[in-house]
Amino acid sequence: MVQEARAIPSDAPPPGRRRLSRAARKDEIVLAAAQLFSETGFEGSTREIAQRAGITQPLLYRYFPSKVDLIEAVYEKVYLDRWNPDWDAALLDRSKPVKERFQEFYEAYTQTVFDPVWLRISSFAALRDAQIHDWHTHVVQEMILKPLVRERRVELGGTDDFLVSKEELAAPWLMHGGLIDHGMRRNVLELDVLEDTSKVISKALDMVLLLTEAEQSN
Amino acid sequence: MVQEARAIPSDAPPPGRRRLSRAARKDEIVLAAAQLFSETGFEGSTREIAQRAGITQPLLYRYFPSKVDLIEAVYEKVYLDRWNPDWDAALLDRSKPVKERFQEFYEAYTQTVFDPVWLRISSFAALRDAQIHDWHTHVVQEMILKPLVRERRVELGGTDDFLVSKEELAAPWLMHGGLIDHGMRRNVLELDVLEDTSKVISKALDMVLLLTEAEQSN
DNA sequence: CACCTTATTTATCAGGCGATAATTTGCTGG
DNA sequence: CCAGCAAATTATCGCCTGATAAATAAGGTG
Repeated sequence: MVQEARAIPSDAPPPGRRRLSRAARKDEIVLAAAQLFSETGFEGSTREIAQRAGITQPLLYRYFPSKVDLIEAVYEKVYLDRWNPDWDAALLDRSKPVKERFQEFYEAYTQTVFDPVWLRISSFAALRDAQIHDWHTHVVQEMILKPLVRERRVELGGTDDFLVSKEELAAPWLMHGGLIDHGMRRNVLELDVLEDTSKVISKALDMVLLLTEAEQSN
Repeated sequence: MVQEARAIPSDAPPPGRRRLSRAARKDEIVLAAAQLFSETGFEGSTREIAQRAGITQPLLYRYFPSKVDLIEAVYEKVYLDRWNPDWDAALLDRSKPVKERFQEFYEAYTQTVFDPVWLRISSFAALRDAQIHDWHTHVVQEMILKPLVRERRVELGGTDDFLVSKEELAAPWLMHGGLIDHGMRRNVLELDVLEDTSKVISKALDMVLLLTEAEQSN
């Protein structure tokens, strides 16, 4: 690739020749890195990232002391800020049945998360860094699955002041894992058209809710 | 077990200094590669593979013309030969209820597949090579999930001579994906002890069977 | 308009990578 | 027992990688 007169990158962001603010440049780098890493894994080269960001490779090192630091910035970009704070309250709004609440939640959640970049990067991250996988698992369990168990208990006439056991989490985890896996088949691989996400979410929730109901009848 | 003084690798196979048969050496290389790749992904170096196999790196190229060929050999090793041919018939044995049949199957299947090397390599492979992911998805669907749908239909009084629709596959896919995800949490990450696999399989199957029953009542 | 800060580029390094050629050495058949 | 085939090693290449140091130029401030 011989360098021509000038313009090579020219994208949606100002094809900007030079001199951005520190924050803006940093953002562009992380964005480019996230996209590359989602395609190739974290072995994607700093030169390729720089090219996609429309800068030269050494400039990366003015913003991130090492590639590992850049990877961690990508972790943050991808994992954090994807949780809408309103969701916490919405999951506990007992004016609606559990099914409706979690249906609405999962429709919003999957809209955020069923995105090739998120799905692939979080897979790569989980394989690469057990600590990240551990943390993410914990977050999902505390923020989504335990509320689901408790709210369902209340709906079935129980109380919510008990700890949630591992046994009770098994079915919600199967559902959640199944949904993410569905997202992978749907978006990452663009496989033969599956049915629309709403219906799948509905089935996923029904499976859990039916099981809790059946287990209570024992 | 230890052979002579020279031992450096010293493993189950003869720590053998040199001169193995072509097939034996090839096997050792693929084994070492599979183990390394399961840890690092397919970027693991040929030098590291060679070291683990107790040979020098150029020798690799007497057995595999390129690294890509080695990777494909690892694919085969990991994916193929993990399917027990008896399973096909067992899934169709109508002398047992569907629950019992698929419970037994999934206990055997997960025993094969809930293994860090298999789980991690198949994740890496799916991320790296959409074609492999596609193929594997197709195999699971044809060999496990469609039989499940048909056999359950028969059990509920229907016939098995209809094509299986995508809608009918949604719940089985959720279950299967959830189970694999469970295996990842259990074996790859050695997370806080989850309940034993049999119980999780039982719940997973119950979820699907309850849902099909409930849907029939509509 | 000139100055000075600093974002950005050019040039470069040492190490690791996949791959190849030439050489050595173990084993088996005559 | 030795001849020769093939398994295995040594030596090496060119390329790409992450990272650093020095040179350049953009753009706000006075």
